[in-house]
Amino acid sequence: MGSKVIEIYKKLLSSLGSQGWWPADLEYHRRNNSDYRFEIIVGAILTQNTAWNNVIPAIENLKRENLLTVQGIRDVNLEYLEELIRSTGYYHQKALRLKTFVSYLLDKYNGSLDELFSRDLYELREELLEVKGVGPETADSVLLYAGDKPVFVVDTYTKRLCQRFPLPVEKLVYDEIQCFFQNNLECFFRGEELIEVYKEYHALIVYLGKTWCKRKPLCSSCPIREDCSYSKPVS
DNA sequence: ACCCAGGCGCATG
DNA sequence: CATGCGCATGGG
Repeated sequence: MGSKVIEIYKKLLSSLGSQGWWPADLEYHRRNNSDYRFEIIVGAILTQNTAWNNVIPAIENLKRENLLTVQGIRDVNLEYLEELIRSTGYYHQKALRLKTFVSYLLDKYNGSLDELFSRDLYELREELLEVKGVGPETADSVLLYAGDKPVFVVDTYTKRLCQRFPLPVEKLVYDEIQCFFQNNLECFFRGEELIEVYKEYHALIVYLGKTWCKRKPLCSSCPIREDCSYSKPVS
């Protein structure tokens, strides 16, 4: 019996196509000899509870000012950084969070992402969660998309998916949902392929969420609307 | 004029 | 341990 998790994945992938996340400007980093993984980390912090459209101009500003590097964020004046990322909202907090993260990276790993990601996965995840401003979704986005680690990312859309379709998760909390998806996917995929599935699945869920599964659902033409139990009352 | 977005930290009961 | 609240801009 193929799990519902796999079925939904296959339907989403075949109807929506590969999303190719994380959206980072690889060409920019090739030209500047900088590290695209750092752009992913910055994006993960800036997009916290914020539409990606608001993040795009902020990333563009940082690129234009040549500040999309560990040293760049370390050295930039805080008030100026706030100004550059203003469009993402919560810009006081987020500017501090960027500063805090690079301080952590510099203090503990000499600013090297290679050193950071060479750590044991579960120790590293716990350590990232200690950094102020990095919660479970941000930590897992960094691990999966910047570090190529086998970690499933959960967000509000993923929770909504579990509620509406519905999926038999224990409780509707982060770790339970993550565990549920990982357990159901590890049986079918291994190694690099599993990592690619984690990357693609999360991106597909976000697309699904943005397009159909909003607070006010728009079920027409949703590729998995037949599985949706939205109209049924959820206990 | 609302509502919402790819969360998180901290304060309460 | 579970909720509630503040943080803030930009698009629908």
